[in-house]
Order: sequence, then C-alpha cells, then structure tokens
Amino acid sequence: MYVTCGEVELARLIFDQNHVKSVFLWNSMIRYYSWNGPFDEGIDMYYKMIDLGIRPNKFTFPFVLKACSGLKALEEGREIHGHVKEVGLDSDVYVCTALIDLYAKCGCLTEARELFDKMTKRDVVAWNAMIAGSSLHGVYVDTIELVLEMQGMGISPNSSTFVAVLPAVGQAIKLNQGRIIHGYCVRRGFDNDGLVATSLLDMYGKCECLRYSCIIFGNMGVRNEITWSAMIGAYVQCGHMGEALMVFDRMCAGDNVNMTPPTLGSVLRACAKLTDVSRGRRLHGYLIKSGFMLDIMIENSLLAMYSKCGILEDAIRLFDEMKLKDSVSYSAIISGCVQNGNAEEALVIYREMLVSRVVPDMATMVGILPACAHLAALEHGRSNHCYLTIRGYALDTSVGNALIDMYSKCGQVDSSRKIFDRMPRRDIITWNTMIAGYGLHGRGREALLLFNDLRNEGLGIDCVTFISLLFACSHSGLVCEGKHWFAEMTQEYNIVPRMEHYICMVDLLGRGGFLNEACNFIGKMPLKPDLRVWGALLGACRIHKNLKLGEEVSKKIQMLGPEGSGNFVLLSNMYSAAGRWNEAANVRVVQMEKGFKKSPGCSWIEICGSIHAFIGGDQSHPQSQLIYEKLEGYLVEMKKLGYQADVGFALQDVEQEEKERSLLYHSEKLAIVFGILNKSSNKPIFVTKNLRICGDCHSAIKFITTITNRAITVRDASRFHHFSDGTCNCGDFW
DNA sequence: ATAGGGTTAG
Repeated sequence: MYVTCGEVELARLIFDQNHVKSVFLWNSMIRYYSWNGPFDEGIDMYYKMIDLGIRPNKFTFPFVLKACSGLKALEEGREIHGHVKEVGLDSDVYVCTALIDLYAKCGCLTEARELFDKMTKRDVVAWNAMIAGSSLHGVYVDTIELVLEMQGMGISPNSSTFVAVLPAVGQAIKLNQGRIIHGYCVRRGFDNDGLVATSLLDMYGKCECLRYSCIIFGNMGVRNEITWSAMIGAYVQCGHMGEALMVFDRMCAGDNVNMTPPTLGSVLRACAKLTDVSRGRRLHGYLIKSGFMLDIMIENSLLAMYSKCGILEDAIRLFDEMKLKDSVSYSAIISGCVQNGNAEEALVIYREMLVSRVVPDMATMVGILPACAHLAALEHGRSNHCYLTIRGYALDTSVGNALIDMYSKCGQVDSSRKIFDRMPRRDIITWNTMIAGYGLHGRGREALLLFNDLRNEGLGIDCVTFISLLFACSHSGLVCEGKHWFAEMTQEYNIVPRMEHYICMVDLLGRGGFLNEACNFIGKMPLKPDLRVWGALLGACRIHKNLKLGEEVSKKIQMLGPEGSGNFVLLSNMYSAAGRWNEAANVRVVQMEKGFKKSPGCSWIEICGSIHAFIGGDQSHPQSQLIYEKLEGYLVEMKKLGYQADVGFALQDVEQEEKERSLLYHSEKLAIVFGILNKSSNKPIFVTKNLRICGDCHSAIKFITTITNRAITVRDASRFHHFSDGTCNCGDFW
C-alpha cells in the first residue's frame, strides 16, 4: 500500500524491519524503484536478494529489467537474462516483453527482434515494446509494418502503440501517414490522452506542419513540461525562433512547470540561430546555478550557441572546462573553429579527439572536411576520405557534398566529379557544390552542362544554385549565358534576386568588359548596392584599366564606411599601374588614417601533411636562404625569356631594382619555390593564397612553369589558376 | 511524449 501510494520511506522502513523477507516483499521494493528511480537502487536490491539465496519469480524480472532499461545497463541486463533462463522463465510474456524493451533501448534491435519472433503468445504490450524499440532506432518502414502486422493478427493498437509509433513518423517526415494516425486516434478518442496529444504535436512539428502543432497545443487542457518542451521544439524545428522564445517565456511565467534539459536545449538552439548572445549568456548563468551543467547535452548546446554567435573564445573555454566530452562536443567545437575562420585549430582539436579515443562520427567528418577545404590540405582531406570509406560513411549525401567541396577547393575538381557521379542520392546542395566547383576552376561550360542536367532532376533549384552558376559564368567570360540565366531565374524560377546575385552580375558584366552596362545595371537595382557590389565593379575597372570610373567607385566605397577587403589596395594598384605614384601613395595614407587594415598576404602549401605558410618577404622558414637563391636564379632565366617585373604591383615609389626585389619576395612566389624544392620533379605544385593573386606573380608563375616544366596551381581568394606551359586557364581575368 | 554537433553561394 505504501509503495502504491508513493510513500517510499515508510515502505522502506517496514521492509528493513522485517528480518524474514519473502520474495513478495522484495518485489514490492524493486517495483517501486524501477518505476520511480533511482534505478540503480532497484538493481542493487535485486542482487542483494539473489545473494541471500531468494529465488526471483516471474514478477521480479520485469521490474528489475525495467530498471536496467531505464539506466541502459546492458551488461547487467544480459546477466539477469541469464538468470531468467536458469529459472526457466524465458517464455513468460511479461518477462519477455521486459527483455525486448531492454535490448531495444540499449541499441540491440536484432536481439530484441529474435526474442520477439520466438514468442508464441504476444499481447499488445509486447507488440508495443517491439514497436517502440523499432521507432527509437528510426527504422520507419519496419515500425509501420509492425503495426500493420499486429492489426493483421487481430490485436488492436492502444494509445501506447501510437505514442510509440509517432516518433518514427516524425523522424521520417511522413506527414500523410501522421495524418492517418491522427484521424485514427480521434476516432478512438486517444487524442484526449496527454501523451498521445504531445506525440502528435511533436510529429507535426517534425513534419514542418507548425499550424497543427499549435492547434493541438491550444486545445490541450493540461500541459506538463514535456508538452511545453515539444511546442518550443516544434517552433525551433520550423525556424520560428522568436516565437519559440516567447513560448518559453510564457512557460516560465506560469507555475508548476519544471525546466528540463530538452527545453533548455531547444531554447539555446533558438538563441544560437538568432545570435542572441546576451540571452544565451543569461541562460548560461542560470544553467550553472541550477546544476544543469552536469548534462553533456546542455554543455554541447551552449558550445554550439557560443560558436554560432561568433564567440569562439568562450566556446573554447567551455570546451576546455568540460570534464566529459563526446563526439558531439568535438563536432561542435571543430565546426565552430571552421565557421569562425580558424581551420588550423579545428585540425588540432581533431587530432586531440583521436588521441582521446573519442570516435569521430559522420557529423564530425562533415565538420572536418571544410577545414581541409579551407586550408587546401589535400593530404588531410584524402586521409579523411579513406576513413569515411572504411567506416562506410562515404555514400551518405552530406558526406559526399562535403567531399565534393573539399576536393574542388583542393584543386581536384575531377575527383569531385567522380564522387558526384558515384553518389547514390544527391540533394540540391550536391548539385550546387559541384557547379560552384567548376566555377572555381574556370570551367564554366561544364557548370552550364551540369546545370542543364539538374533542370531535368526535379529537385528544387534554389538561390544558391544561381549564385554558383552566375559565378561560374563570370569567371569563364560567359556573359551572354549569365545574362540569360539571370533573367530566367526571376521569370521561370520565381527567385527574387538577392545582393549576392547582383554582385555576380556586376562581376560578370564588368569582368567581360561591359563597364557601362554594369553601371546601368547597378543603377537599376531595387536594392541599395552594398560594398561588395562596388568592389566587384572596382575590380573590373582594374582589369580594364579604367582609372576614371575606378576613382568614382572608390569614392562610393569610402562613403559606405569601413571595409577590409582590399578595395584600397585595388585603387592604389591602379594608380601605380598608371605611373601615378603620388596618388597611389595617397590612397594608402587615407587607408591608414581611417584605420582600415588589409590582412597581410599569406600563401601556404601542404607537403607530406604539414602546412608551410609564408608571408611577403618572409625569412622565418628554415629553408629561406635556399628559397631566395633559387628565386634569384629563376629571375635571371625569366628575364632571358622576356619577363619584365610589373612594378605597378610594387606600390612604393622606389628604384626599379628595389621594386623588382620586393615583388620577388611575394608570399605566393616563396611558397611555390619552396614547393619546387621539396616535391619530386614530376609532381604538380599547389599553393593557396588568402588574398587575390598579385598581377606580377601571375605573369612570373607563367614563366616559372616554362622554366621548370611543371604544372602549378594557385588557389586565391576568388578562384583557381591552373598554370602550365606558360599560360593560365583564367585567361588573365582574375 | 520533449533534447545537442554537420555539407553549398557571398
């Protein structure tokens, strides 16, 4: 009676006072703990009972197994399964059901299924346990089949059946199936059950059918913390972050509702998406005070919140303080580093992860590949590709997308295409990434061909597709095609052009030499052109040496406020190229006065898995002396072939020879020569630069390919340059 | 019944 009424202390008192305890007395206590926790207390009692030589009966096992299932204590569960066999209870329906539940919850679905198939008589609870297990593992088809099979055998589903099925329906985003179930629940009156209603609410949320979630939530008379949490989760899932926070506030304003980790996890996700750091920090404080920080899910959510809000230092601090780290923690911090522009740190942390023996999963790998892509670390990328293949992840769509991107950014766009062709399922990101890859390499024709294939696929073509396509056209001089698809985009695909599309168009027209048309185009834009639009035009002015327009554009840029993307350098270079040194210098002075810093030019190369970086005039590398000697040697030979230093890029108004020298030490030249010195003579050289390649380097590298008879590839801030036999595939329009 | 990390363009 005391156990049933929840008076566990009184029950325990009576239990402890009885010196001779029957199995019934033990069962009562174990039952209490297995239903209310603490679960380990229930398991402890079971073992005490065994030690005292008391034989468990068919009631004991379901209770203790439920405790094991609650703790996901698979090892104990297996041992108790052994006891079940010893006492010959393995065909009891209740015991069997408890075993199925245990195995399913511990991830051993096959074992659960074996037990289930061996059962001669199955009641609705047994079916529900199997259905819940299958649903938990997200095997949607099997789950639905089980329900149908159950009905075929004349067993009618009860409300628990639907509570068990609905998560699988939501996860598989099977809205129609969910509606059918909803209808069935209404007919049988199950929808008045709070658990069923919450499951339905959640299912609709996962199917992005927020309206229904809201209706169900509004109709619910009694709401507990799980209902609130499901509603908040539904808003977050559907991208309505502000409303999610409002519901959270309503929940906090009311009483009788507890905070739970899932609620807080969803709220943190909303803060991250809204980049609402101040709210995130307030929550962090609350979490510390309320002891929620012991939950690794909560810590991971905080990590992600800080890194998505761009505060990598706080994310790293939190990460370092975490006592327990799982693969999610590592994935979150690795992606955080990459998203905040620190790909090297991402690789360092990935290494730490391997040392700590935390096994990387798919999300980790999808996070580490962009780090390799960013650094153009092909060898790291390849080794991760191997790992993915070994683990059987390589055919996953997101993994494939990340691989395509990595290979194309590492200069191997043909490898990207191989991955693309072998992928069993492609989504729009797959196509966009591949199109962008071709664009990056100046292979616009192939990008257009691929786009044609995409049009026959029936996939939802999105605004990113057109950004990639227009970019590809502009870097391959395909002006007509670009104009055509820009028009089609608005007319046929009903995509409202965003700033990015306008940037691509200005770039396309300007780069193609249609500077007036580009100006007119800007004039007709419905959006206020931003700095990047003017930057694209300025770039075109430099290519086509239109200093007058360049000056005007530059004024516009300066009026728009601070910028760090090198537009000052562009203008200054244009003046220098025209021999107007004073004005060139003046631009630099203005730049400095206004406090705009251009990030220093930096180039790097990966050799045997290590990355060697150089800045202009760098002498810190151990091989520096050798590099400079080699460069001097090349200079002599280059001059014999007709090379003239393009001193317009040297900036300072100094003596000719001095200028030549300063150009010679540009970071990309240093990295290339280092590569030549350290890679065998038949290997191509691949260098990456953080800014756009310098014009003098661009022509010097052509000569170097002739002298050394090597293919040299440079990835700069905007595209790839493939040099060989004295030419570059960009057609000198970079 | 509710819950954390991932891929494209700029």
